[in-house]
Amino acid sequence: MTAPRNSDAVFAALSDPTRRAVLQGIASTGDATATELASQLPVSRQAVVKHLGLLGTAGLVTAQRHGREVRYQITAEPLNEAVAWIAQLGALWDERLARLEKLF
Amino acid sequence: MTAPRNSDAVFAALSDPTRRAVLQGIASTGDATATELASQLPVSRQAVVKHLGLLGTAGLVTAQRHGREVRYQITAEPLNEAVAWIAQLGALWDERLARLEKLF
DNA sequence: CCTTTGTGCAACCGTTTGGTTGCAGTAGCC
DNA sequence: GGCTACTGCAACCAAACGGTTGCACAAAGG
Repeated sequence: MTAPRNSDAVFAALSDPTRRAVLQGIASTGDATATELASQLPVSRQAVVKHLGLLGTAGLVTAQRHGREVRYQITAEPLNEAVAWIAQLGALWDERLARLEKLF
Repeated sequence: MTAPRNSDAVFAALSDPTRRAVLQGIASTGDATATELASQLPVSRQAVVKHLGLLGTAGLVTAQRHGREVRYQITAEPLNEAVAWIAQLGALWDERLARLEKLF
């Protein structure tokens, strides 16, 4: 259901170091708010908010409002798409390698 | 040996769709030249060359000169770093999940 | 009620990025 | 030698990106 061709978004989301740090921050705590994450990173809260937005549209993170704060959690599934893409590339490549070796 | 902290470069390299297409192009043929790849993609040869340069510094691709043409091949190992990073994130997350579930 | 604390929105800015075009250089081939 | 085909280098451009600052708004707490 969710999305067919968003491995684009996933790779794009993972491409930024700060964004990966944000993900790790959330993962290590279970959940976190933008302000918490920002205090733990060398960037402003607003920057973190933007990153969280991106991570959200990539489906890697979900927001949940508790009173006046918004806690973010990780959704791991989309990561599978990225890994799947890499695996597929590896498969293609290995197949080629195997075919080459058969010639000798 | 090769590299310790270049998972940054790997993720950056994978973040562009055209670049992933280039990788797939090489993988499916075993090896290819920039001109070949460009003819198969909606961008100019120069654009492909740039991408190949990036992929090269990320260690994902190696060049080999044969006379007047340069053929590119894939080096798959750096991909492991990316997958490892993702796996580590998944591990962190799962650990948290498990710890949470223990509370109930 | 008023202060505090945390979020949301928007404008703005410098740098990077993906891409192009143009031209020079070099290896093959007739 | 001279044409052809492929690579290499450089300048240039528009758009996207990561980040900041400033301010308005909403929920807790005294």
